[in-house]
Amino acid sequence: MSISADTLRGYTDTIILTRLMWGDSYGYEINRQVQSRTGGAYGFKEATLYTAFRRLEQSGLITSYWGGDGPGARRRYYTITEAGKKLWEERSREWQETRTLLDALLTLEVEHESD
Amino acid sequence: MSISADTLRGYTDTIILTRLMWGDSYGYEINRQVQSRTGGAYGFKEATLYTAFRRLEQSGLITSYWGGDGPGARRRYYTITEAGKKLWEERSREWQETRTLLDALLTLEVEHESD
DNA sequence: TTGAGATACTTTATAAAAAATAGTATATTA
DNA sequence: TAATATACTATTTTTTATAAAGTATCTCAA
Repeated sequence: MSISADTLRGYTDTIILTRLMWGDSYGYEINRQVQSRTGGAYGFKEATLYTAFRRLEQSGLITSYWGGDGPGARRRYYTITEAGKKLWEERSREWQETRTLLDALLTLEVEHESD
Repeated sequence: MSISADTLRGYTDTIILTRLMWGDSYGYEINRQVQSRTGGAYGFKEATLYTAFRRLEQSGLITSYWGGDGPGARRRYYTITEAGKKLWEERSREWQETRTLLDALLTLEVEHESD
């Protein structure tokens, strides 16, 4: 993992919600998708992932059920709730804004507007 | 402040270092610059700002001195060190990478490459 | 058949960053 | 002279992420 988690801090929940916007999934799979989407540059630590699930479930943003008879051990699947979808929309918009702000705050270029 | 600090979490130090890449400055001024650069959308909480200064100074990334006889109370000025400049370069590069990753992780669009 | 490795989740304790809260102190200005 | 802006400090709490250690299942090669 070439990216330190500190730079993604605060986005764990939103990343998980994004995956669940695609449909139900479980921890291990979500993490594989994250790794695949980042070309292996990022993946969650297990504790990070599963504590995030609990946080999200306690907040009513996701629900869960045991299921799936694929290979390996038993899986806990997660479903995003309506509240979760709403929060995802919000966070998604916020990310766009944050990106613009950080671009402005982390650059050495001079502003064109008057200071 | 229309942006929640959680979305900028982890960037406090880099934002401060960016300001100090321009030259010595002090807390209150840096915060005013941040507010001005973000069109008022973001500003540090005092405690966040000053604990960041201590953290940065203890890590040898900045140094400080009392000075300045402008209006208001006495000011503690900060200077970025060589180590600080080096870290800024690194963090700056990392932000570019993180931005790309988060764009990939927070979108609902399908990948064009094979999964 | 056995043992290594991948899959899959849990629990407990710790660390770090940010914020809440409260306080000290100076300069300006109405 | 009281309010407001400027400017910094210290203490405590909350949240997020992680380290570390553990449980359990399935596959596959030797």
